[in-house]
Amino acid sequence: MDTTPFAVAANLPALAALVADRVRDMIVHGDLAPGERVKEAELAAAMQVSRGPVREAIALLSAEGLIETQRYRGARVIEMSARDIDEVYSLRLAVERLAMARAAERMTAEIQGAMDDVLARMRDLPPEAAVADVVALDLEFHDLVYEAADHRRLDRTWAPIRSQVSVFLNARTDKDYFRRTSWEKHRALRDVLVEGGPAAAAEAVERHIGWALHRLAPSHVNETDAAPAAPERMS
Amino acid sequence: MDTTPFAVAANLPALAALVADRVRDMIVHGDLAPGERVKEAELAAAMQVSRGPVREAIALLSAEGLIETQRYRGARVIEMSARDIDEVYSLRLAVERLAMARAAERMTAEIQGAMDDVLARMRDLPPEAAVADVVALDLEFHDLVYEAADHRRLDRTWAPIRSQVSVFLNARTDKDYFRRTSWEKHRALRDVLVEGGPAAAAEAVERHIGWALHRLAPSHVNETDAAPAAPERMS
DNA sequence: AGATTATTAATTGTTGACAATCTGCAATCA
DNA sequence: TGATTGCAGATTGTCAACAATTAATAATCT
Repeated sequence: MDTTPFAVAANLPALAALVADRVRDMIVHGDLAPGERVKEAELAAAMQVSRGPVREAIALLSAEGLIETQRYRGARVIEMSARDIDEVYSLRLAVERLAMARAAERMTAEIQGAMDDVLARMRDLPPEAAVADVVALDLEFHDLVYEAADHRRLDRTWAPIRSQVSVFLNARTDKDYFRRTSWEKHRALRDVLVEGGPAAAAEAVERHIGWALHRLAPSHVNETDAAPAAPERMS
Repeated sequence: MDTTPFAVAANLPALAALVADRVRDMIVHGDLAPGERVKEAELAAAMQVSRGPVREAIALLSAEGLIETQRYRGARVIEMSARDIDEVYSLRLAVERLAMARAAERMTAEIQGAMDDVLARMRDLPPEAAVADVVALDLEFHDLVYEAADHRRLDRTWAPIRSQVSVFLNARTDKDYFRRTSWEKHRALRDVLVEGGPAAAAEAVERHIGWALHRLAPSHVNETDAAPAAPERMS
């Protein structure tokens, strides 16, 4: 779970991308606590690099929504309220509907094989597996959906959602239920992609994200002050 | 149409934000042609600023999808193919469905008044109005939808879509039909937001974006090699 | 004492110089 | 002649020093 290779920092200069990946890992794995300040000089010293690349890395992570910056006041790791969870998941639902619909129209044997591989690894996860392993497989599956969708702007929209979802999932640790059910939940997605059409796929993702959200915040998501109602409903 | 104040470069350092805004305007208004190289030193000299802020501005515009960068090869203004148009509009549809659904649940008198103001200005646009003016009002209306939606991550998702749509609209110049019809099209959106529910609003945006897309690329959007089918269909 | 205004330390914003890499052209060799 | 290699110019990547701003503390005044 250490060298998780989810480097979404492509097309940045080399050092900035490296710094961004390491800091992202630190945030996702909780080594940097929510609210904690992220100082340029500190990071630069820790990673044996000057402040230039560190600044670019911070800008990227800020665009990814993992840290917040204020002029002359530095950056700090984001703190996720119930409202933030609602925002991330409502946006994810809207975006992943499109991803699933397109993926259903563009499935290839290669993607299907990769999905089956991920599903097999989910099923065979030993009970003592760490949360990070379960999360990694979960995200790996959804990455394949976006890959199948073949939509560059959709990928770039997915990146920040993915990072923030990653933070949630690694923080909450109701891992037992999660581990046992995620295999069958994701297999249902694979099936609808292979056998169903775009409309069925869009409807399936609605159920899936709803399940994921409920799993995450079973109690207090619907009692938020700022985000009361279900974000989107139709059928 | 010169000092169009659509500065989406918040929370960047001061100089970087200024440079980003100016370069964005140059791209949107066609002063920087698609495919044209964007050199750091050149911009820095033109704007009497060092390369540091220019680099940050370029990074932002790259995240916004207006320019593409390659390591050690610099940046160039993006060229929009039919596939790109399809990507932008399919993504916009997915995102704006959420925006409209939420806006329908959260309309305030203030937002409604602002919308009516924009609509009045659309209706009263003189025939000799420039394309940029029509486009500015169009975007101003949709900005209000996102404001009503009250969803920070949705705003950040809208920013790059908005920029790229802006490029399209200012380039294509079938302005007469556009100018005459945009008022009533947007008034229909306002009406459904005020009178309808989230489901009706989501359905209305589907029609609206479909209309916008057809207006933009009446012929060749559906004959693309890489993006053949309608991205999402349900009802 | 309480509030208001200097002062200072810490941190970010900006700059110009230097290093690494790419592109195009010319010289060389089969 | 044609391809390959080496060189020069241009451009981006990185760095360390300097300037601007903020936040916290101490000093001052009423």
